[in-house]
Amino acid sequence: MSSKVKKRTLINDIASHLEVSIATVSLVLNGKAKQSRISDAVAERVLKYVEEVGYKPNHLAKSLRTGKTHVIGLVVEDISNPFFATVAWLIEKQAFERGYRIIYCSTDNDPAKSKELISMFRERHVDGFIIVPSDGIEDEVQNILREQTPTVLFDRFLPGLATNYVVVDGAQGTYKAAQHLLEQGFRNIAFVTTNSVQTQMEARLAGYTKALEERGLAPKVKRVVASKNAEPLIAELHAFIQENRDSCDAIIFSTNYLSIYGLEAINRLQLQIPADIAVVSYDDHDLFRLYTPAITVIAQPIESIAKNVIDILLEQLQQPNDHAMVNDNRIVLPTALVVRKSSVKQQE
Amino acid sequence: MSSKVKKRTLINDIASHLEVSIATVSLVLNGKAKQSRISDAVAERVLKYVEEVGYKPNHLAKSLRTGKTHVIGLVVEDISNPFFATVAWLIEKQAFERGYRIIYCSTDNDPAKSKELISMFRERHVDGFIIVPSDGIEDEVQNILREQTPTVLFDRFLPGLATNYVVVDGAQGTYKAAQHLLEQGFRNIAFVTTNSVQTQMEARLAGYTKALEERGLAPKVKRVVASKNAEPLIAELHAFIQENRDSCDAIIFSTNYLSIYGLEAINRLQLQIPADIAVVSYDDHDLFRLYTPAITVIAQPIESIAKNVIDILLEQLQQPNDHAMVNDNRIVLPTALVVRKSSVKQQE
DNA sequence: GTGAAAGCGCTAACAG
DNA sequence: CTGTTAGCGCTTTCAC
Repeated sequence: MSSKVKKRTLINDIASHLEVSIATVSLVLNGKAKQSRISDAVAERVLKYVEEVGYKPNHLAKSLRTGKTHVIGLVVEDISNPFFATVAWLIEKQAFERGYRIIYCSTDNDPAKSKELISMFRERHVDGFIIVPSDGIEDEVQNILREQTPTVLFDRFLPGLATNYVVVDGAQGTYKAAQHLLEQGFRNIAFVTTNSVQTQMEARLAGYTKALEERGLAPKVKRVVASKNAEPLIAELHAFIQENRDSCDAIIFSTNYLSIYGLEAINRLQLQIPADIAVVSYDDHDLFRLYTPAITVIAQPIESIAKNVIDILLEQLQQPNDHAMVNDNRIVLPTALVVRKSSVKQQE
Repeated sequence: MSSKVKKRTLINDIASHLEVSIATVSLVLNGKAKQSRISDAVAERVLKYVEEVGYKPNHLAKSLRTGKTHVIGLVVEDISNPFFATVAWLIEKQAFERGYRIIYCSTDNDPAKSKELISMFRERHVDGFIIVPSDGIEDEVQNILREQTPTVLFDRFLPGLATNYVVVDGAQGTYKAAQHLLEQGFRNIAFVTTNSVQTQMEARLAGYTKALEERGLAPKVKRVVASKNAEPLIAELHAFIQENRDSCDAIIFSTNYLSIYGLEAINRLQLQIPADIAVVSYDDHDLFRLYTPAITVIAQPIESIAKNVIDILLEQLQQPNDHAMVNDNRIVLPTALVVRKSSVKQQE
């Protein structure tokens, strides 16, 4: 036989050393000493010895038995995007403190990958889901819900599905941004967005359109194909900006990565910001603070998003099993316009 | 009783439906049909039915039984740093294809947090470790090794500990960078680094020092306290650059985040790069490509690091249990100097 | 070739 | 108040 080197302490070892039953140990460890009327003396001895030998229950066995893993699956669009990375980090911190672990994965906004990840998380028996839904995963989310697994969506929601969600009022964000540019005297404001019809993107577009139409100005919208492939996107934006050089004095980008590609394109065209063209980005980024000139952004309330998401989820997680789940937490948070130099008209 | 809604298919269900024993099903599913001389006909029926009902074995039960979780613990310094994020992503992709899952956590280079995370991963029964070691965790790593858990360190190693590791030849990187600056005609090259004495930081410093001393020039080293708190660091660098304004015409930063803070400081001092001061950063970053001017960097071979790490780990993971582990894979990879405008002397 | 059965380590009735 | 015991779902030996 192989020489077993590992010698983890088991609940058995504890019980026999202390000459009590393993049930007693288990009960004490799970805080059920009182309700099982175990003497304080015994409880204390158990706790002390457990501490002494550094006994840790085997999570696998525990989960197999209880059906609870204390793990939450976090499905985001792209964990390398600072927005999602920060939200994920905040959620993880909060969850950790309350005894939950997070496992995350990125979908790259691909429905197939989203489905695969959700299914993987289900296999792993996560206790709850936090999802940034891509299009076309209504059925999967529906399934999770039917299984009574607590779930919260964020950043966007799935219209027609009764779920909890936490989103941001993107329309109000782009509306304020457009108004700000108008006040600064820019008149030909373009809006660069993706071809996505997801709720959050449509809202951002709507806010922009509304602001322009209120002033009787015609919106100019450029939609690009969402992709992580930088060069073609930069080229496309380069072409767009070049073509509209004379008919466009400001651009609002609907996501931080579009802005970054846009800045690269503007750079290559050797245009000056904001003299030749003003820029506002939806969503903040380190780069925008550091860029010369600093870029005006529509900032999302990251802390608040994370806090709301985890609060809703944990509340449902703590619900007793037979309690019917209600998924009617719909939170909409405001954005903040952070004005920097890229959108402020210079004195001539 | 609570109304059990969930109805996962179990191996039992498969067996009874097919009127074979659960052992047969298990054997077939684990590819041991042949060696258990199960008829092809039966094997096929099993596989077909399993496919049909979409049966997935319960990982928890499987792991509890086999002692293998097929999960790898990845402990990095800071997952929000693009270098670590990219390596992690590549590792995850590779591991996934070979049936392993990754769980990651950041240590922020804090020994206490590192220890906690390693212990958490052990509790979770990870099959292997990939660690970016902070100082002072020699004992924990020693423990993992003693338990025969496959482990690979990267980015740096723990001197005096016989472990597998994958690192980069940082000394050669900074040496080449310094030489490049000297060739460009810069003579007063400073080196900004942290107060860390970890192997990778010491190597980077050594390469710089060597290049200068070979030319009979005196090194000028600024050490700052490593921290994620931006403002004090920026202020410290601001002060340093200001003080040495006349005695320093180039700076090499030893990490990407130091460079970012440095750029912010240079910005605030309204110095021109490279006219007033040339800049080279160790480690690349999106920001450095996009910055005006683009920043010269010492680039690390990210793909190669990830590939080596995962290859070494998976090889050990596939080793039969009774096979004594040897931890003598020591890989040192070269860096590449990517020259951009920030370090090229302009025509006067 | 196949099936029965013994656990992996833990929890939680239930019976004393 | 404490101990016995029956599983959670799966793998794997060993007897048929």
